Amino acid sequence: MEKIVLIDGYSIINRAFYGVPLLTNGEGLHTNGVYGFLNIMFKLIEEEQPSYLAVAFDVKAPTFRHRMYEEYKGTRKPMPPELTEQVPMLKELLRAMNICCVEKEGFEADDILGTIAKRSEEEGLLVSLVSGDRDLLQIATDKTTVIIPKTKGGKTETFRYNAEGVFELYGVTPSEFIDMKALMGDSSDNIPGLPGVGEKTAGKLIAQFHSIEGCREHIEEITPVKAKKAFEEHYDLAVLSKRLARIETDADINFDFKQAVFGDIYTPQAYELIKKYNFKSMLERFQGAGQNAITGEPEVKIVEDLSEAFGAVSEAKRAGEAGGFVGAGVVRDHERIYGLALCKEKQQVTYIPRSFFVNEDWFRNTIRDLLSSGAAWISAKEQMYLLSGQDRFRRYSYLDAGLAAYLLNPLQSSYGYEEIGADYLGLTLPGLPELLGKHREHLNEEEMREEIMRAAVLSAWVSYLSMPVLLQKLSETGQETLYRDIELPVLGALFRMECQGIICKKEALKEYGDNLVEGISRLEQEIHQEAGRDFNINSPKQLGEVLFDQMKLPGAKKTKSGYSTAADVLDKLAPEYPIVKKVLDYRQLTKLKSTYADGLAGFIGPDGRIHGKFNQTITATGRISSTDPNLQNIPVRMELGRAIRKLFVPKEGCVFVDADYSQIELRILAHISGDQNLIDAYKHSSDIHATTAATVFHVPLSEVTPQMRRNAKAVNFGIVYGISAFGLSEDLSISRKQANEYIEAYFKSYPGVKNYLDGQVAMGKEKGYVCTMYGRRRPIPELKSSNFMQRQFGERVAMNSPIQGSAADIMKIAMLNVERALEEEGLKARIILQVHDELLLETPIEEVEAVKVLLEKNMRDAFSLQVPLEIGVSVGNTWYDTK
DNA sequence: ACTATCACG
DNA sequence: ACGTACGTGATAGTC
Repeated sequence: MEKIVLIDGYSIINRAFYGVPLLTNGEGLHTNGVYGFLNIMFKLIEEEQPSYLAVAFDVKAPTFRHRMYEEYKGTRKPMPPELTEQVPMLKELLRAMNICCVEKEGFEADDILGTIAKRSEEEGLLVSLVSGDRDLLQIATDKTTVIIPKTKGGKTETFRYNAEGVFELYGVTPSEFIDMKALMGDSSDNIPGLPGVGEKTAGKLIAQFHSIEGCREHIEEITPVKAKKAFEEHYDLAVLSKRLARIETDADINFDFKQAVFGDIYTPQAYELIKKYNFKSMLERFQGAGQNAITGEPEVKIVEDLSEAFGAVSEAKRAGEAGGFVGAGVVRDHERIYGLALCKEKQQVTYIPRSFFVNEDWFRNTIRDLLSSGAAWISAKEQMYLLSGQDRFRRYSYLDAGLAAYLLNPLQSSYGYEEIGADYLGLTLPGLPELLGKHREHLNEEEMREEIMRAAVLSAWVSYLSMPVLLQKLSETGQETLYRDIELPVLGALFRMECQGIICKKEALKEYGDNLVEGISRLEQEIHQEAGRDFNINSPKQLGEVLFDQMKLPGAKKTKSGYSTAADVLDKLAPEYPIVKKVLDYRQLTKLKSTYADGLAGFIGPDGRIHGKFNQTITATGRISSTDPNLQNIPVRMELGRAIRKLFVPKEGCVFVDADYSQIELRILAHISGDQNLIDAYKHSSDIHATTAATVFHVPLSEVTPQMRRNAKAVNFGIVYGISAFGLSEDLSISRKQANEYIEAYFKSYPGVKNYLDGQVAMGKEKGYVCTMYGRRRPIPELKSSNFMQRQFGERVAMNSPIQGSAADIMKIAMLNVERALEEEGLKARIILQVHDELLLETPIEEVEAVKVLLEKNMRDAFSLQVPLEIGVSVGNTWYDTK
């Protein structure tokens, strides 16, 4: 049977808009909605293979349902202008692609879709109706399927409901769904419904009595009482709601199926628009039937014996030796490895199933050889875990497509083959979760192997095909050196840090946690007693009610969902109200217990060490992030928390050597702004905050009071964060006016800084991104936003990112230099932690002096600034003692 | 899944 | 009149 796909235009572009981060083309035109729409549409076309395709739009005109809605508190939020401007763009593009747009004044898209769906069925077609709106479910039949796409994290998943599906989901038929909606109402669609009746009750009643009329007939049997009462008092509301909820299927519209025939969508006109919107990843597919076109999926050649497996691997190695590279992919489920995919041709991938691995050593050696011969992976660090013990600490030669994609746009949430395929090859590929389906139990062993193989194949294929594109773009954006000389080797350094791990004393940690428990339960009791009742102190909601409603404490500040009980609010109340102080203490103790005492314990491995992950493709600025557990936020500011660091210790015969950059960000600011006053301050002063205070407040250095120094320090921080009077005033508890005066005084003293920051904002606005000293880019779409807040945020980001990012660049270089120096000097000391401006090394006692010198030198010389980079080095028998 | 909170730089 | 300092991750509670 032939199929027609009907798309709810506004609903899908709306979904796409919120599902895709703000994108702009070169001219500042917002394009994320259009882009997301196209992605969803391409996915549907591929999945549904339709013969007909049409997109329906509302025309803004008063309609019956709209008029009714005026009478109720309509809550449909208006489209933001960034989205509104994209609707005509989308329509223009659809027309260019010869895709039929249906719009008729006086009808909502729902009614147009309902009507066309019905006529299509009458014509003998299968119907796939695509909308983000669950309302459409009432249209479902055995021939009409409602498809609801969900976009999350850049990926689109589709959910399908035919009549049976609707029944499974709600326990009612599609037409009963109208009655159900009439009872429960829908605030976003402005259907009032019956007061006090929600989804559960409505579903139950309609399943039982099938319609609102049926309910009325059996009004005596209705439970709960609340619903019965609602029926007695507001039945007319239900009748009205039903009228509002019903979608018209016999609307008087003209629709000619001939117009909706799905044909060639890759027209030259569409190509021009795609170019204009800067959808680079889609460009290729619009270039028409060119030789370059990449088809849906590659041919898979499955290795059938050992000699073929050998052959495939040695060919891959040869490719590397000849200056080329292969794409490689492995998929594994925890420990179990299923196979290895290799790609060195446009349309073909070779797959070596596990059964043709000679033995485990052979496989591990193969991975080692691939990592040594420049093979491209989606995430090379993941693959390094396949290496055997002694091989893990070698240096390799590899490419990483995910890392390249991160440099090209660090704002994405993930860099798997799906995203890279979509963004750089214009391919819509299924991810492993999609391949396996949600119910992987339903797959037998062989089917599962098959799907896992496909994921490995796609991974190798995308690695191979995307790498040239990515490298080209890196060079176009001036980031190739950053990629090859910093990011790729840092990947290895991070891997070695992960393998190294850090000892954490398990028993002592347990004891530390146990000691917290006494304090926690004592505080808990005292808080409950002073509040006069038991409640969950960990619940901000309950705590807010107790403090501000019940006890009527002053200074209540509201958040979205009640009172704020954040520390800065409670801090102000603590001196006067003992309970507040206790709450703060309680919070501190429970935080230490749950996140650190209990949390860390779960990560201590059989070797007594914690092997956390250091992630390279998470942050927008180029910093490293740490997870499982986060070793970059172990307490240090408060003594009680800081004590946890006593439990992080070096192995027998070693000590810790810790080195950190002193105020690296401010020094970078001095360097890149070129402000002579700030540079001089760093050249001659030992206390930058005091010097800033003296300069800004026009007093001799000797007369700077501690208060003045504190203020100057806050201003220095503020400058690095992208100064705002509000932020500074909050931080210092001063008036905004006062804060403004500080800022102006600062800029007067350091005009070069002001000039530089303004320049970054201007650069961000003009180019859409800002850069670090090494050319790392941070796009800032927010600068083009129509929302004042967003724009303001964008400006702060433009000021901060080059500073934070340059510091990250320098630290990465330092790590590489330190590792190299350790190797050259034949030292056994190893980097085991990086905390943004700090490195922690496990160092054999006899190497301490050498390592101290080595760290100091290599970190200082990582980059030559116009001001000295100062390094603090310390030695200790625990992490706590390195201070 | 989202929000609030708080640990770090 | 708006309602924010920049960058992260883990946990608990709530929906």
